[in-house]
Amino acid sequence: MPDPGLIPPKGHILPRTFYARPTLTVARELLGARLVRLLDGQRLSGIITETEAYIGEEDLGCHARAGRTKRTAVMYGPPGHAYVYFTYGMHWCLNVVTEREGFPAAVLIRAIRPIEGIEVIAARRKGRDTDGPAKLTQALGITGTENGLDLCTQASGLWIEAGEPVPDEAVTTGPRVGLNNVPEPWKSIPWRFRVQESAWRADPD
DNA sequence: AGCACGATGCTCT
DNA sequence: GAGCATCGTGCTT
Repeated sequence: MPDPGLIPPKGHILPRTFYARPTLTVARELLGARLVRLLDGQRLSGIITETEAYIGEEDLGCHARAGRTKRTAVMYGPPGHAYVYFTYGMHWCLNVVTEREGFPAAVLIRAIRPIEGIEVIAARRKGRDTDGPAKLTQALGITGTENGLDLCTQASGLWIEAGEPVPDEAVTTGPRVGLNNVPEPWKSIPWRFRVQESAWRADPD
């Protein structure tokens, strides 16, 4: 088994300055980027094809609507870190913290298209897809252990690399998913970003 | 292809 | 105690 520290990143690791910007910008630009997970010394990765923005305590769809709690503490921290939360009694979801320290905001990664470690991902998913926030964390072995990790260093075993930009024509927006009891305008505000895979496909490697 | 439902336990009121 | 940023199954069209 190779020393994980000796495996060079294939692409450019997105720096903290990428995340330290408006959350909607980050959510849009994460489309087409490559989410990389080092698991048992092996690179697993996928192209990000769906994201959602959660922005501040005013956003009643955001976990930070209740203010700073044990769960939301990471969102109040510096940008470029992983916010991983547990939900529905069995699922983990991965977010990346955005904006500035002290302001709670994050982007939920909702779907990836597997690129590296296809066999491992297929086995972990029992052949099912990776087009859901809890599906991709299961595929990549991401749980509460990864909460708070710095995504700007390879040492975390979890990071995001720059990818091929996705043109606007291939991106659709819409309301965020699953906010059934959230009041307007937050319930319907179009902070969900999706790649139409029929309209765009990145060159894998 | 679409909808209804149960699983399962943490978080905050 | 209620609700949850979900998923997979099974049943209906």
